[in-house]
Amino acid sequence: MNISKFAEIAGVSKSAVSRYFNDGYLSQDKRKKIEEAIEKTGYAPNIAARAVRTRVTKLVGVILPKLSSESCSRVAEGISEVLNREGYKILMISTANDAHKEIESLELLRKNRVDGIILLATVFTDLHKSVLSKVRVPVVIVGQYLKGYNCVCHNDREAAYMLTKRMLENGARRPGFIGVLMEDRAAGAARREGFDKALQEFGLGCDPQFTETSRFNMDSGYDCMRRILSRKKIPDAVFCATDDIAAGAMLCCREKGLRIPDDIMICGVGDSKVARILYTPLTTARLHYKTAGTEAANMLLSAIQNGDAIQRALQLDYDIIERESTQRNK
Amino acid sequence: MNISKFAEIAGVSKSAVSRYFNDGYLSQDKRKKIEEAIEKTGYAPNIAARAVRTRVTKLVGVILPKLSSESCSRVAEGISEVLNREGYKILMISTANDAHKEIESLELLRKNRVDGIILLATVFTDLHKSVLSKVRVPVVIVGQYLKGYNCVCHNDREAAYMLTKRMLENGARRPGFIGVLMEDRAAGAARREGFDKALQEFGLGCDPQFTETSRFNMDSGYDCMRRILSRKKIPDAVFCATDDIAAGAMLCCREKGLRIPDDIMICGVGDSKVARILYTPLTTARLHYKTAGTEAANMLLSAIQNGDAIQRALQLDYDIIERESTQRNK
DNA sequence: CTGAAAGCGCTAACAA
DNA sequence: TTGTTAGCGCTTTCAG
Repeated sequence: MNISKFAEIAGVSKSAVSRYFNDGYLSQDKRKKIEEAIEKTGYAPNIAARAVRTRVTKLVGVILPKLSSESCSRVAEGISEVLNREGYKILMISTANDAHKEIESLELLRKNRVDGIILLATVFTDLHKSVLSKVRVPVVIVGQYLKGYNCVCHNDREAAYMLTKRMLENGARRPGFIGVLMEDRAAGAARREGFDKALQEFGLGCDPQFTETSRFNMDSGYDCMRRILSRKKIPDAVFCATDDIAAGAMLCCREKGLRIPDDIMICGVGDSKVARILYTPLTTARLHYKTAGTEAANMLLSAIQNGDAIQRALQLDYDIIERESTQRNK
Repeated sequence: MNISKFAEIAGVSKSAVSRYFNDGYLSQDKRKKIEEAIEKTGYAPNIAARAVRTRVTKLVGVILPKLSSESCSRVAEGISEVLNREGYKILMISTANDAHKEIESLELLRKNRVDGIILLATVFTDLHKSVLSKVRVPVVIVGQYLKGYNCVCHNDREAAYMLTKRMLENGARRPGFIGVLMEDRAAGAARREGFDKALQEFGLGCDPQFTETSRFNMDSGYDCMRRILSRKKIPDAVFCATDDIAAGAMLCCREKGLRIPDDIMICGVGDSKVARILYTPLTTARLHYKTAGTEAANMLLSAIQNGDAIQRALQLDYDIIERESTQRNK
């Protein structure tokens, strides 16, 4: 069933049908005829054909490293809420943290003539930048700052600074750090900077023995903590770059018989579900993931609809959630 | 840039270009010319135009109740892995558990001429069935069984039965139940049936005072448990329909000073991340969400590619993960 | 192996 | 307001 056959059935012209579906001028008479014919045939216009003609796909590409990560899926939820409400569809691509797949996905979205792209990436290589620069549609980057692009990000540095400061104020003197790759400017480098800044203010340094680099999951956090605890000296507080890492670290401490926060304080970042219900409730920084998603979507829509040429970077505030895991009786 | 202009630049015919991108006959000479021109211009064919012509979109619609739920996002991850590998794109729609939006989404997917649909729904109304019956492309339903459709589901009934039985074997005699809507045939009704069957075998009944209906989140689980504990008699074991509900219930017990499992046993379903790291590690049934996703995707692809007319229902096995929360010293 | 030409289903300019 | 008509960018016969 196409528009011609349908028009014939409805007893009107193709143009009338097209106008019906696109808010054009139309008499009540024809409008009724068309509605009846829809009822009878179930006709719905072919969106792909419309896209060819209008060069508008009403499609937005969303690239993210992992669908089944709490932070990513919360961002995605926010994006979806706004975009679907505004009549946009989402082409969702999960890259499994594979930089190569990110590049491929960008290409794929280009072929599909999406109206815009939202990119959640962890690490930007030169290749990323080069491919991005060739993309001709609006782009919004979530979770990272990249000069020259619309960005929505968190205040990673300050959140990490405040959390670390809190642990030091509560009496920690041998701070440790389980971070992620420094190539990840936000979750890696910025959080480390915040951590270091707090240490500096207290005239402390971080013993290399107390530092490990983790991946974004509990098991890896567990392993890192195990390595740290296997050494001669052990820290009395550990900043973990994410809540999942902190959960793994905590699990390990518990197994080794270390009391939290008395023997060792632990904090995370993200205020995920696990933070609240951990064996020892976890001190963390609430980052507004879902809001990041809605803001990114709004930013993209405004760029698509108004052809905004000027790029903007939005930084969302955080909240420190202090729970048991850092509240030592001084 | 379109195929004509590109063909001109490359110095070949439109047909040659089309063949290049569709594995047709082509001399090495032309192939080289085209590759050079791609290098120079960055040309990529317009997928929408191709879709109009071929009536194949290589698009699969995925409808799910909530992106930011661990179980859903794990299913989605599995779906995405298979579909993207096979060159299909995913149109993802999150319906926020709104039945009306589910119906709308089905319509939207039809307009977009997707090649197939994967549907994660919790409750099937008659309207669902009626709209589904009008869909002309292959459909796979995940997490629920619906006669006449391809389904991938879990053995909810037996998992619930085994979990409950375990609690009774461990000495529980006043079993309680925090479930979800019975309209949800899988997570609601089937899990209740399994629970009841175990009780029956032990010659026990479930006191109505020990029963509550929750929503799919921690806070609701917390509230349900609070209501149960506010009554005259309280249970000595509670089956919770999901891990999140169990986490909330446990939080409540902890606040009331009830010891788990000594005063009250608790179990959940899903083997989510929280189960492992809860204050008292949670006994639960592992349901293979990601596998459900990959299997559903494979089933859909086979239906799309082979035009399989015969529908099939795949039931995935479960594993009981017994942790502290039900291991009472008898 | 190749190119010309027809046509996929739709929209939009134009003339009525 | 309306219908006619010319494409949008692509694939696919068909005749060479």
